[in-house]
Amino acid sequence: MNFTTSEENYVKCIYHLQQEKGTVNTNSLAATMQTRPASVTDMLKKLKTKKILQYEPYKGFRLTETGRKVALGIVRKHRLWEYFLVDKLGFDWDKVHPIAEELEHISSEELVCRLELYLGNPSFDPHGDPIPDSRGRVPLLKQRSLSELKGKQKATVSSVGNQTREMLELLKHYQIGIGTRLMVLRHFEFDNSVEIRVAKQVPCIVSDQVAKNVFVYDLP
Amino acid sequence: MNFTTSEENYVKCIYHLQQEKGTVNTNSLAATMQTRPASVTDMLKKLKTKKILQYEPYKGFRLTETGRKVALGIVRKHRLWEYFLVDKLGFDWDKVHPIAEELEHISSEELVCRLELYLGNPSFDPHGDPIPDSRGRVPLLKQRSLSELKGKQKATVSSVGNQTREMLELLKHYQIGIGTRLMVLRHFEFDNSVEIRVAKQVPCIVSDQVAKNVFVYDLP
DNA sequence: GATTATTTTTAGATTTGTCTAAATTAATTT
DNA sequence: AAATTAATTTAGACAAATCTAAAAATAATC
Repeated sequence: MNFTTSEENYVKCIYHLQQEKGTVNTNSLAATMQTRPASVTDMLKKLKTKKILQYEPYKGFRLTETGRKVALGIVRKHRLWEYFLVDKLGFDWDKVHPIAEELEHISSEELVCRLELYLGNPSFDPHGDPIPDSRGRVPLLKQRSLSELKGKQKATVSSVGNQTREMLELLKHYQIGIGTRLMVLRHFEFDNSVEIRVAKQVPCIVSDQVAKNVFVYDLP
Repeated sequence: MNFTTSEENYVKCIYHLQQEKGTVNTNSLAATMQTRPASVTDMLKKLKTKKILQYEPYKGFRLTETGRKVALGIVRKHRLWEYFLVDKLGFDWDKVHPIAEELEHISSEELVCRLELYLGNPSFDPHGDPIPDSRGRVPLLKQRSLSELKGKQKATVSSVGNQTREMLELLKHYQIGIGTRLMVLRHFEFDNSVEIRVAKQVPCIVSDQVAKNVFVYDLP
């Protein structure tokens, strides 16, 4: 089955909203897609005839199992390309999203397959989001935020919660990136800030807000 | 100025026809674009208003200087991506064209720039076609076909004239690729076939038709 | 439970890129 | 030069993806 770029964008967006908010409706989809509810309805009908969406007028909608696989395929391509842009081309990780939005619609299956191999089968993209494999399985890890860790615990950064530009700039300043090894030294109860040692550098202190948004998993 | 994928494809096609045949007309453009003359006329008008084409109804058309630059930008992206697909992802050079047809429309200037650097600023794509630089300059080399070379002359393969699937398969068999060093040993007048030594292997004989389509330049 | 407000859908229009069929212009032959 | 042929353009239509404005269904409130 072939899909247009527009159809793919809708499917991907529905998938993400389902993940994040649990539920999706016409208005919220229109808002995140930067379009009008009427346009959404038109597309919903199209996706229904293509059997990637369960949809009854006024009764709501959700992706079918096929639809979920389509969405995961696009997410997979998006994240592999982001990994490529950062790891191979040296882009800053806060600059790659719009480019990956274009690259994710390149259709060749063999391309994705070879790209994945070339990148060394990464499990997480540069923002720490999991990369679905070719069969649509998403790597799951018990991730905890930095603020949940006890003192002296070592961990590896796996993802970042609030991916705003500012947050990314802050993390760049602390030299914290995906895959970075760090150790929690102590918590300050006064403001819930956390003292950490990043790699083998001088210890530094990050605010509670930052700590809550840095997710880690235990070694390695 | 922004262009749609369709507009870019027309501009690229006009550029190539101008190069190869010297002149372009509505029918030939329709034929190579696999569309109808009427559709071509519609697009010509659009390209005229965007000032990338000189066009007067019934009087013919040609790219403006701006149009030529747009075309070269697309050709540049196409060939850099082909180089990437072969050199980094290990694709066979006769498989990459359709994928590069999609990748060439990815818009980011910085992406092209970084990709070029990452690939080591190549001058020729895997088919031996020259890669325009960021200022739209096309590398020019005195290229001669294998059949023009005298005996004992050494040369490096720079491009392939007739890039059909069959030709590429033949060349794969002889282990001739872009950049391959070879030496001409002798010509057989009977059928104009040419005996060559590829790299340091056992000499082999290629037909006149093949020799005419393999272009080389002198050392290195 | 009736009334208002919100959400969603329909109806009809628009833009882009394409098409067919007919008309027009240019080129070629006789 | 007139007639024929070929190339090109116009006119009008269509599908995809969007829009606005109005109608219909559902949810919330009194």
